[in-house]
Formats: sequence, C-alpha cells, structure tokens
Amino acid sequence: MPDNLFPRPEHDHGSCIEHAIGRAHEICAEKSVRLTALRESVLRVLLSSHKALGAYEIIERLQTDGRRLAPISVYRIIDVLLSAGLAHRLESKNAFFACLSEHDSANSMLVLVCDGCYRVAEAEAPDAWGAIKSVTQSSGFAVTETILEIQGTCADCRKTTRPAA
Amino acid sequence: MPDNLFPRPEHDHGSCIEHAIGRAHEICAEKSVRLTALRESVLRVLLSSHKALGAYEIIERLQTDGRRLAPISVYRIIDVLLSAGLAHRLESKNAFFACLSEHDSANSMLVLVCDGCYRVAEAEAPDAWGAIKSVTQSSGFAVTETILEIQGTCADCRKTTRPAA
DNA sequence: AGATGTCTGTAACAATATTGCATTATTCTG
DNA sequence: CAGAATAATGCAATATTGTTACAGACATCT
Repeated sequence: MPDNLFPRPEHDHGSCIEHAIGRAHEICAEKSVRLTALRESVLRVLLSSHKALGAYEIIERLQTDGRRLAPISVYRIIDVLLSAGLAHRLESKNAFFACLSEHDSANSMLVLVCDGCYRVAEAEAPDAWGAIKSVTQSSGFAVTETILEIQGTCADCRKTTRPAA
Repeated sequence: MPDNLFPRPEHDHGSCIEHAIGRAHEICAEKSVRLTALRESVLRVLLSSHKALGAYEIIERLQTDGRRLAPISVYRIIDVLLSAGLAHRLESKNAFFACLSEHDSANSMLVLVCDGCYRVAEAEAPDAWGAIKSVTQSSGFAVTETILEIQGTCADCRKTTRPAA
C-alpha cells in the first residue's frame, strides 16, 4: 500500500524544497538545460506550495519589490520546466505543479488533485496504463500522450475536516 | 477487439445526428431537463462535427443570419448539456464534444482525441478504472472525478495519410 | 573583442470564461 | 385565464488565460 501519496503536513518543507532544487540542477545539467536564476525562482514558487498554480498566480507570488514578471516570461519559463520534466501541466485546471517524483517520461503516472487543500500528488499506475494500452491498441489508435488526472479528497483532508494545507 | 472506435468516414452522418437528437430528447424528458430550440441547436453543432469545439467556435458555427450568440449564453447552454450528460468537456483542449455513447456516468469511460482529424471518441475502459481505483483506495484518496484523455492518431488517419475528417 | 545563440523585457493583443442585471418565455397555482 | 413564480435568454462589461512581434541583455565560444 502506497499509503498517503501527499506530503505529510508536518514534513520538513524547507529541506524538501532544497532537495528538489538540487535534483533540478542535476537534471538540467544532464539535459543541457540552463536553470537560470529566474527559472529557479519560478520552480521554487511551484515547489513552495505542493499545489498547482496558474501562470498569473505564479506571477503574483513571484513579485518581490514592485517588479512583476510579464505573462509571456512566465509561460516561456514554464515551457522550459515542462520540457525538462521539472513541472507538469494540470490540464483540468490550466495550472502547473512541480514534479517531486523520480519518473522519466510521464508514462505510467497519474495525478491526484485534492479539492480540499488543492494539493497535487503523482502516483505510479502501471496497471492503469496497461489497461489503457490494450484499449487503444485494439482500436488501432497510436497514442502520443495520456492525461490521467483524478480529483477528490486526500487522506489528510478526509481526516481533519479542515484542509491539510 | 473494439476495432476502430471513431465513426467511419463514410457513415450516414445525417441519420447519426438525428438519432442522437432523438436520444437527447428522451434523456432530457427522463431528467426533466428542457431541451429548448437553442440548446438543441448547440447540441447539433457539436454533433455535426464529431470534434471537440471551443465555446467561441460553437458561436461562429451557430450564427445564422447576422445574430451572434453571446459567450455567456453558450457557456450556460454547455453547462446544461454537460450536466445532462449530452456532452462532455475535453479538459486538455478547453473544448466540448457531444456524447454518442450510452454510458450513464462518465465512470469507466476514456476519451480518445485524434491529432490528425481532431475527432473525439469515447471508449469503455473498466480495467483502467479498476486499476486507478486500487491506487486511490490504497492511498486513502476519495475520488470525485476522473479525467482520462488520450491524444494520438486514429486508425483512419494512420491509414490515409490525410486526416479522416 | 566580436560573432552567435539563448534568455529576458516590453507592449499589444487574442482567446477563453465570468459577473451582474434586464428581459422574455414557460410553468404553476388559484 | 390572470397573476405569480421560475426558468431561459439577452446584453454589456470585465476578468482570466495565453500568444505574437520585436528589441535589448547576457552568456558562450572562438
């Protein structure tokens, strides 16, 4: 049993972020992608919440002094993060979240979205992907991308009445 | 083998639409939903294409004389069609398509989207849903909605080089 | 340093979706 | 059938999400 797939509310969030940033630098080095200061700061915004954030929400959380990043800049940076696999798009919400799992392609993964705390979690689901594959193959459909997003209530939110984050 | 899940290019599209409209009236009667002239015409637009159409695309295709439906009107009508189960939302494209299957809830269904011809098809995928359920249950996640959309190339488009519709 | 390519900034704009309120139809009740 | 209540549609404005085109800044490599 994978148990709760969402981060524990009491987890050490600071080190969780730093660890992810470290991994991100490694991954970018491997892939020859430049994780610039700006890109890292966008990734940090995503990592800070365990939620999926809209592009404009990222802009708001990013603005330090009075400076506001232009939409196009955020979208460009998001594109980079997406194609490096450091973040994913939540199609059902037009939003983006940082990837914490160690998967390569999105193959065999599924996304859980909690309606209570808005947090997002990824999980392995090879059986589901196998079943999908058998449907598509028997109908002659050549798959290029699979979107598997599940909305509901996470274990923490079900326990505590109040949202977990 | 379900074979090709998309409508044959040569199918009798006129009667296919009329049959679906007939079913829609039955369903609305059952559910005490009023399928007004305007709502039916929006449904017809969706049925006419076997594709997922954006709200503004519906507006364009709908305008007869010079009159253009306001966005809000289309969105309201779409909401009605969605909640009656006569149409579904394609989350990955912010678009909507008419439902041709006979399923009750969206449970156990999956959506195929062809990148070539832009057509949409639904398929039964009970095994995939079973596998998903086992992941969510073991992690204590209470599912309210599952989004399962698959992009790729349909059998017709793979055969013909040129898109099937 | 100079050439090249990548990254970021600025401004305008396109596409998608919603809010609030007014008006018209339809249904319900007496 | 009149009048009230409810549902459907119209209208205007605006919010949210995403893109295009072009210019300037920064890094990297000879």
